[in-house]
Formats: sequence, C-alpha cells, structure tokens
Amino acid sequence: MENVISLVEDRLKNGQWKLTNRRKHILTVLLENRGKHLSVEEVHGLANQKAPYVGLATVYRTLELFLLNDVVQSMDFGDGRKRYELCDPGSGGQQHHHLICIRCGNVVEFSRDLLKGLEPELNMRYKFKVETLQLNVFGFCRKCRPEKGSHQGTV
Amino acid sequence: MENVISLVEDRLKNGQWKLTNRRKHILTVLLENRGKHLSVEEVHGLANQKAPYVGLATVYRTLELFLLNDVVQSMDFGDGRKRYELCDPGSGGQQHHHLICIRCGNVVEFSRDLLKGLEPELNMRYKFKVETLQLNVFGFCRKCRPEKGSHQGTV
DNA sequence: TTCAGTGCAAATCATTTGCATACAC
DNA sequence: GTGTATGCAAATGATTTGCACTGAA
Repeated sequence: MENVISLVEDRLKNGQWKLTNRRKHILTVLLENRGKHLSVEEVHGLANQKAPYVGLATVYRTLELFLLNDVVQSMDFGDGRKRYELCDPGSGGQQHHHLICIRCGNVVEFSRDLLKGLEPELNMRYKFKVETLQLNVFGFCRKCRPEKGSHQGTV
Repeated sequence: MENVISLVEDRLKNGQWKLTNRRKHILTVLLENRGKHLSVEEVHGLANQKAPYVGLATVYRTLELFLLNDVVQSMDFGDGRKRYELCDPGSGGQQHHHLICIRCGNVVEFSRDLLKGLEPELNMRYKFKVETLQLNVFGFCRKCRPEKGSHQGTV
C-alpha cells in the first residue's frame, strides 16, 4: 500500500509533477476501492468523507494527471461519464476489459489474454501498431442471462 | 438506394413510427456518406446543405430512433461526441470495429470476424451472453506507424 | 522565493426537454 | 381530425477554465 504511493510518487516526479496532499488523498481513495470503476463524482464524494477537502475541479485534474502517467486507466460504459480505475502496479496501460450487464448493470472484468491474438493480427493484416485497446461488451451476466430454451427480450 | 429507404420505412413502421420527410432527408445524408463516422453536428450540417431545413434537436432524435431500429450503429472515439454510421442492410447490430490513428486521426474499420472466437469464449468462461460489442483500437495507422527499428514517441 | 497546485465560480459543450405549431395517415 | 414530429429556446449535466490564493521544494 505504502509502496504503491511511493511508486506513484516516483512516476510523477519523473515528469516534474508533485505528489501533493490532495493527490495522495485521491490516490488513497483509489487504493481503497480497487476493482471499482469510479466516476469523478464518486471519487469526489469518497475523498470528502475525510479531511482534507478536495474540490471537484481538482479531482478532475488529478485523475487526468494519473491517466497521463499510467496510474489509472479510464473507461466509458456509455452512461455519459468517464470512469477511472487503478492500474495494476508495475505495468502501464490497459490491463483488462469489461463485461457490462445490460439488465443489472454489474461490471465484470475479463483478462486481456483473451485478446492476445488480436494485436499481431491487426499488425499483420492492417499494418496497424496498437497502443491502447478499449473493449466494452454489453450483454447479460451469469445471473441475468436468459434461460436456455426460453425467450426473453432485451431490456 | 431507393430500396434501402423503403427497407428502413418498413422497419420503422413495424414499431408505429413514420418515415417523415425530415427522417428521409437524414437517411439520405447517411446513405451519401457511407463509411464515414458522422457526429450529430456533422449530420446536421450536411443535411442542411439542401432543403428542407432540419433542426438540430430533430437530428438528435432521429439518429437515436435509427439506432433503436438498427438502421445505424453508434460509436464513441473518445472525443466527447457520439458518432453514427449506417448499418449494412439486411443485418442488425454491430458490423465492425475501428482502428483509430492517434497521429492523423484516420479511422479504419476492421471486420467483426477477427473477434469471432471471443463470444463463445466469454459465454463459456464467464457465462456471459453477449449482445453488443464495442471495440476501439487506438494506435498508429499504416502511414503513421513508427519505422521498424527506429524510435518514435507517442503523440 | 517561485512556480505548480487548488478552490471557486463562471464558462463550455454536447445533449435533452418543454411547449406551441406543423404534418402524416 | 388526431396523435406524432418538429423547431425553437431554455434546461441539464459533465467537464473545463480563469483567476486569485495556497503550498511544496
């Protein structure tokens, strides 16, 4: 936990940025909410359950700064607000993708491995050098999926 | 061309909607701009190069109506505006995915086939029933990709 | 000391909505 | 005729920005 903070500190300092109190505070919120996909508003709310107070604009600015430094990854589930999630430590960029249930709204992550073959394929077929890959899969999760043999409409 | 219009007309009428002048007009714009990924603002601009005038709100409403009826598919390239593109006639839903060049902004489509294996895999491993799949790949296109062996930073 | 970081309020920008009017069937 | 479609202007909601003040090195 503590070493994640100093790891981020080093990463920021590489780019002449400071790890201020507010930024450390926001980072702590992200650490305490691993695995969640937080909107800016949510981070703001969580951060301000404790002192010091952090302004909304600062949360916006800090999350974008973290994104730039591969501290977080961002995603968009199509609900009109950007969401952020801590990257796994040690590696940069996109770690995994998301299965979004269109009935209950639950979000499940799935490993990047399932797309492993895709990058070389795009490289070969389209001469396209992949940097970032964002995949959203909308559908029905384990609990909400229609029963086999029965019929059920889309929500 | 003409038969696409009547095809859409039938599809709308199934759901008690009318294919009005404005809607036909917007549909024509989409037909004349196949392969492009138009924002609402762009559709509005293109539509109003000819009579009849179409209000911006109508363009918004119409494109959402088309989306609902699988006449268009929508996408989001992360630039803060939704984009729309005509579906291939005859089939519903997502047809293909996009390679977005982060240097020149060019967008190339790639066939859904490359992800063919993914759906059954998600179904099996996660018991997830896929409905829609949105994949954005950001990177360097054929023209903009860094030369082999040389180094080039991200834009 | 000095420049980056922050809070606040105002500004932006895409999208949505209320309402009176116009149009399709 | 009757209910949907449309234009317009106002409302909304997420995000950004200007600016004066605060804080870290």
